[in-house]
Order: sequence, then C-alpha cells, then structure tokens
Amino acid sequence: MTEFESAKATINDVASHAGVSKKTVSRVINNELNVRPETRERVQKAMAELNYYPNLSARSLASKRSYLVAMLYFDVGAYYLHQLQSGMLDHFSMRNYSLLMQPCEGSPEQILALVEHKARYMNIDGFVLVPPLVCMSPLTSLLKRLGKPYIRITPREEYDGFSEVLCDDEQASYELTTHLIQQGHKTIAFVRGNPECLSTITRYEGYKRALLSHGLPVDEQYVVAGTYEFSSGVVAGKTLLQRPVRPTAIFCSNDDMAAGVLSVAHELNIAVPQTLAVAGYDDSPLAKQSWPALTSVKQPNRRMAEIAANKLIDKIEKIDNTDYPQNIACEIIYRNSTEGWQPKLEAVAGSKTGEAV
Amino acid sequence: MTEFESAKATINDVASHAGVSKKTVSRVINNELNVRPETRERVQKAMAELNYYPNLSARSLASKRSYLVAMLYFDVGAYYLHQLQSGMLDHFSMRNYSLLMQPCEGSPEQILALVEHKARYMNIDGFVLVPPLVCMSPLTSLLKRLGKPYIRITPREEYDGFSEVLCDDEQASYELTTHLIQQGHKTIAFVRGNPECLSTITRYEGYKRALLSHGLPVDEQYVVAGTYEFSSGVVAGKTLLQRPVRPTAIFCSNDDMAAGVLSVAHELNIAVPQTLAVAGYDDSPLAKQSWPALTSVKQPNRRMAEIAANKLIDKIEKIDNTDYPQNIACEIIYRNSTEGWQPKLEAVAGSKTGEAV
DNA sequence: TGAATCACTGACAGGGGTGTCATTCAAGAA
DNA sequence: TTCTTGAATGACACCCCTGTCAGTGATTCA
Repeated sequence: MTEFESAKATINDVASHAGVSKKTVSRVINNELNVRPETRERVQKAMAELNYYPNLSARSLASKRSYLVAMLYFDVGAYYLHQLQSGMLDHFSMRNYSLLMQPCEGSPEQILALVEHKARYMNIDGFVLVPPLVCMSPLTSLLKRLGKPYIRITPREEYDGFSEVLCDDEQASYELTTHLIQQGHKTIAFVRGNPECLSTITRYEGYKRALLSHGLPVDEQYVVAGTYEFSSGVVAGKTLLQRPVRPTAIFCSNDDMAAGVLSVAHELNIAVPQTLAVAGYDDSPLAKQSWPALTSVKQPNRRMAEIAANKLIDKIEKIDNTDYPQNIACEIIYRNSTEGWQPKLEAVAGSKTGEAV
Repeated sequence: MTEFESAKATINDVASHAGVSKKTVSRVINNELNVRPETRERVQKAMAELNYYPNLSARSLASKRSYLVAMLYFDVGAYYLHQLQSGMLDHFSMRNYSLLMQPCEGSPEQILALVEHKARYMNIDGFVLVPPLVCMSPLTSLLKRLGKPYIRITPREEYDGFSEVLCDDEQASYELTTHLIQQGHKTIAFVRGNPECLSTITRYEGYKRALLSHGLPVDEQYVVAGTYEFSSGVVAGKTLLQRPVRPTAIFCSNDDMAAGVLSVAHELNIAVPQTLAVAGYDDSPLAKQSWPALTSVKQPNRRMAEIAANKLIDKIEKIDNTDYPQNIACEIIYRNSTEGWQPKLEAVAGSKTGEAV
C-alpha cells in the first residue's frame, strides 16, 4: 500500500475503489443509517487501503459547519483554565471537534466585536463560556442573535438551565466552614474574591449559611474584600491579623489569596495551624506546595469540562440527551493548614501579637 | 444596512455590488498586488457595506491551506504552557491563523499516530513543538515527511537553526549561580530536572560553568536528580539537608522543586534565607507566592512565543525573514530566598541540624 | 508607427465534500 | 398476483473561494 501513502485519496477514489457512489462513502463517513452492513464494510476497507482522510474544509463548506468550538475566557489563573481546557480537548476531539481558545480582554464592546468577528469569520459551531464571562449577558445575547449554541460553566443556575454546567460551590463552602466550626473556631474570617465572578457570591453564601446554621454571628468586620489574587490575600491577611481580636481561622475563597495570608502569618510569626487555621479554595498545585499545605476545595473541573463539551456538541448536533448530572459536587481536601489548631492559645495570642505589627 | 446583517454575503455579492469580478475581490481579500487603488477601495467599501466575511472553509478548500496551526505539547506545568499559549494566540490571530492545542501523551508510537492523524485530517499548516517534544526526532522526521513546517522552542540549538527559537538557559543558570557564589556560598547544591528535557542539561551546564570559573569544585554529591515536580523537590531537599555537611544554598532547576525544598527547610526548622539560600527557575507565580519569595529566572516566554509564531507563519507562507533574534536572554529576579544569608551560621548549624531529622 | 512590455481584470475550472431527490429492489399487505 | 412501503443507493447540483490563463488597455521602446 506504499504507493497510496503520500498521494491524498479523495472521496472519489474511495468510491471507485469500493465500487459505490461517493454519496455512499459520505454516508459511511458520517455514520448515517440505511447503508447495508456489507456495503459499509466494503467502503471502510477501501478507506483503510487508500489511507483516506476526509477533507475537513470540504466537509465544512458543504455542510455549513466548521467542527470548531471556541472557549471564551478571561484570564483567571493558568491552572484552572488549563484543567478545563485539557478536559475539553479530550472530549471534543473524541467527538471530532476541535477546540479554539479565545481570550477575551478589554471593554465589553471590544469583547463583543471580537467574538462576533471570530464567530463569523471562522464559522465557529459553538461556544463555551467560563467565569467570569458567564454572567456577561450582552455576550449571551450576541451568541443567540448569531444563532450559535453555547454552554456556560458556572457555580449558579441562571436562565434556561440546559445551557449550563453547575458545580455546587455553595455547598462546598458550607462544608469547609462547618469543618472549621467543628474544630472549635468561633471567629472565622472570610476573604472574598473578584466581585465580577459569581463564585464570589456562592462561596460567601456557603460560609454564611454555615455560620448561621451553627449559631455563630456573621460579623462583617471579618469579611474582607479580595480579587482572587495573591497580593489581595496579603492585604486581607494584614487587615485581619491586625484586628484587636484576631480571627482564629481565615477561609479564603481561593488558594492564591490563602497563600498571601500564609505569607503574612509567617511574617508576623503566627504559627499555622497552631495559632491560625487557613483554608483556600480550588485545590491548585499551590495548595500542596505552600507551607503548611492548604486545606482546600477541589472542584470537579475535568468532569465539568467533559459534561460541558458533550452538552455543547449535543446542542450543535441537535441531539436530545438529558442524562447529564444537574449539579456536580466538589470535594474538600484536608491538609495541614487547618489540622492542629489549639483553642487555648486563641485568647492569649490573639490580642497581643496583633499589636506587634 | 440592517438588511444585510444577518444575510451572509458571499464573494459574488461583493463582486456585483462593487462591479468587479469575484477574482478581483479575492485579490483584495488576500492583499495581492496589481489591483488599482480605486478598485481596491471600491471593493473594500462593498465588503464593509455588506458586512462580508470570507468563508474560511471555502478559502481553505480552494487554496489547500487550513490557516490552522497546532502546538504539540506534553504537560509540563500549566503556567509555562499558558504563557506560551497566550503569547502565540496573540500573534497567530494577528496574522489570521488559529491555534489548536494538541496534548501529546502516551508512547512515541501513539504520539506519532496522533500527530499524523491530526495533520492529515485537519490539514494543519504548521506545528509548534515545545519541550520536551522538541528532542523527539521521530516526530520531526514525521513532520518533514508530511511536508509540514514546524518550529521548536528550545534552550539549545540543534539541527538546522531556522526551525528553532532559543533562549539562553545556560547563561541564566550561570549568572544565578554566580550570584550565589558572590554572596559567599561555597557549597551550592543543584537539583536537576526531568531528564527528558534539554533544559535539564543546559541549566546544569550553566551551574557547572559558574562553579568552575570561580574556582569551586563540582561535587556530584551535591547534584541530585529531580523531575521538575514538587514532590521530587521534597525528596531532593531531604537528601541534601541530611548530608553531614549541609549545602548553604540549593539551586533548583525549577520553582516547583524549590518550593519542595522550602517545605523541607521549614519542616526541619532551617531558616531561609539566613541559614539556607534557595533559588528556583521559571519565575512561576509560585516564586512570588512561596514564603520566602523565591529568587528565580524569568524566561522570556511571551517573547519566544511571539517569535515562534511569526517564524512559523513565515515558513508556511514562504517568506524569507532573517530579522529574528538568535538567542533570547533570560532575566534573573532576585527575591528574599537568597538575600540575607549569614556565612557564620554555616559551619555550626550545618552538621548538627542535619542529624536531627 | 508598430511591437513589446506591463499593470490590471475577468472567465472558467476545479478543490472535495454534502443535500436533495429520484430510482431500484425486496418484503409485506391487500 | 398486484400494490404499497421503506430501506438502500446513486445522479447531480451546489457550498464559496482561488489558481490559471487569456484578454484588455496603456505605456515604453526601437
């Protein structure tokens, strides 16, 4: 078969080699019904013998589809994006789609213009939106106007339901906070994330629900703003650890900020976890790599990516499949940063060391 | 112009709207020569008025090019890949190409099969290879056989030269080691990376050259293996810090391993940087986020991505451009982990604390 | 003045598939 | 037996653009 290896066979070659019309070959390629098994086999044999690859451009041109899907994202951390991306890549390619990554920066107008341009120029078949773009309603309107299916990865349900893949951030946050409460903590601070992200709300809600349902007050003094960035964790840490009554635990809504709090604690010689418990969120590599290692919430990113990819393709191909889970649970990973806190130290060390800063 | 917004105009519509043939429109789209300026303008006006987007599939089909480029990679850290990827995305899209990410896992045979499949099925125009795939010679052979241009991002020149974008790892490593020597360190350990990566060699060579050129011995006892993973840094740290004579500085060939060494140091109550200096490589976010923050080498990843993208497109479009820099310098970022080491503590603390483990 | 050259433009033939519709043929119904 | 039905297949137009080559005028050269 060497003679065929370099010569690119076309559907016509396969058709004549198999003794059928090209339309029948096309049917086999596309797994259509109504092809007699022996015919199908003959065609497949011919395709294999000729080392045939269908020409994607020709297919796209004729079928008015590109087999291209784009993930629209805003840079929210390499690790999170990488996980989603690689999960999606696997499942898109399994179903013969390719994934384009499309960073969306700049003003909303710029983003809309960019997306419209890409959508039309490349004739993208569908879009995946990841936080914080999921809550950008002009964007979803645009996609609707363009008639492009999309799917959103988000921690909270909105709109139609079928276009979303949800993970239960609120519940995970509730559980992690409860864990801290059960260890005896009474003053648990919370560091919020980027206000443009829905997760900032859901994570905070879980925290609040846990406090309230265990009879603890939600003291706004111990809830500080953050941006999901390390530096904002440093600022938050300084603020919190200088309060007259220091919190005994700080729950940060992501790992980067938790690492920032850890740095401040080290700087101030506050022992973690003995004097201060610190928890993060995302279970990024950083969580394992900081010292002490951070208790954190592991989101089912790859699983979500898988579901998003398949749901989106179903939409593109107008397949009705409702077998997808509604809401995917997170998992809490317990590590040293919250294990071994000693309640007695709290009152003593609390108010004193704070002043020393 | 609202009536045109949703109706997709084709090249024929533009042609008749502008009163020229479709071939002339094509010339304008492709920026070809020999179109009278006023004709070009008229066509551009027509394209704008009709909100025309050329159909990529049709273009690809007719011109036998896909305007698609793939980056072949092996998962070597989200951050590094993310930087390369986003740098490339920018520059590829600037020149109207799209970038596909193609993870390459499994056996060499599987990788080759995968790449051949993708290359032929999607008719990819060109490939970017990143470490450690750059030194996989069956892969480059395959790409040559398929007639696909490629570019390699690598720390060391091999083969033809034009297909590479180099960064001077060896020199950066030399400089960082020299910095440590100048601070008075005499026993500087080195943690190597994944043996499949060229960078493992170049970084080690820079270290060695610095020691030798400053009259220090290269003691293999202080050169330990690693894999670029955090856990291997922990192992290396334990090994090194238990030596009868402890090194006073540990230079790790990436940040993850340096963070591993830091953890061990904290565990053993060895003060960094006072008793032990630690340096990393890559200037990943982790470098800023560990405690203390790590001195590290910042590779010009985005710049390399830019050059790689443009060189590759030049190859695809057969443009001769030799204006690219040969070898791009790295930058050393000095942080706390190597600032403030106190030579006197060395001898005393060295042999004692080691036993205590 | 005629020939040669050059810049510019258009006609036409594909590129390699898919959609639509017509046709064939065998099995089941009347 | 004849009619109906539906599965299986093929003929053909078409998707939208680019490559090739020929043609048209204008300019330059002898």
